[in-house]
Amino acid sequence: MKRWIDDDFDPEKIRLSGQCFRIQRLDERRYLFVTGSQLLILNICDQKNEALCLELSCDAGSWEKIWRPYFDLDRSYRGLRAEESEKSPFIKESMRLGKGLRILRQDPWETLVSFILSQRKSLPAIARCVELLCRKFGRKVMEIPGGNDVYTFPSAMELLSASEGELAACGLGYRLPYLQDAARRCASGELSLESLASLPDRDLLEALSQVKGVGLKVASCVALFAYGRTGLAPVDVWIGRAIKEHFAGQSPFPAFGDHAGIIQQYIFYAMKWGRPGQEE
DNA sequence: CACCAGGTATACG
DNA sequence: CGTATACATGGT
Repeated sequence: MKRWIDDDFDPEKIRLSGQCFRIQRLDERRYLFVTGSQLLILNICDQKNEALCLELSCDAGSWEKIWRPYFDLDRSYRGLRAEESEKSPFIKESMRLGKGLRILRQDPWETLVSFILSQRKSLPAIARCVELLCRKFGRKVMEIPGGNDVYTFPSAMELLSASEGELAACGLGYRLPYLQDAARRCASGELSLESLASLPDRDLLEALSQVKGVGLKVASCVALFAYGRTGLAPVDVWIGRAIKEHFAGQSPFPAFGDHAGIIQQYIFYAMKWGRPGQEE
């Protein structure tokens, strides 16, 4: 199946954007995405002017129901760049560098666990950790002759019933009890990630913060990358550095209202990849 | 081999 | 409120 997209869309930048740790680059034009038990192989097969043609492994139904929301395709990132880039030269440059980024709408459980694990870890270390969890405790969804088959992200129940030794072997470090607390709350029903979707930002952050190991930054990442709360801008070391170096220590995000989280993503990408010496 | 990584909990003033 | 420190492990 093929679909044309007439907006910013760069799977390589999305892969490197630090919001999802399971995107695979298969070759120059083909990427593999996984969410829940769904899997998508995306191939950039044509390009005219500013529009891209994507060849997709899914059918029309799951494209509309799953992947269109996943890629936030009903929002114009091109329009957003035009609208917001004049507010600051640094943001304008960040948006130029990050053109093609999108905020993904990911599965809340996978996002919560991934960002619990993310604290004081590099992007490759997080990806490794997540991949080990999937391989050990997830279900296989696709065979790949090369060796690295694709697995689902394990459910709360699947992680709860795993032994401590096997979990520890995934490189969780001191985050192991944090993951166990999250799994216990979600598996027992004490915390229903699905029902949090109806809460306002403030209550959503508070509910997520009940989980041990979840502070404001991790809660904000889950709110932004799983619940689409684009008004929230997570502040990590890179964003903190940007605020200090480019905004005289004062957060620029209040000026961007409901776009703050998206602006934050462009800045994160620019800080991490925008200058030489940051290859990974 | 130092140093850092998409931070948080805890213990202090 | 604010600041200081420990925390496990992997990548560079």
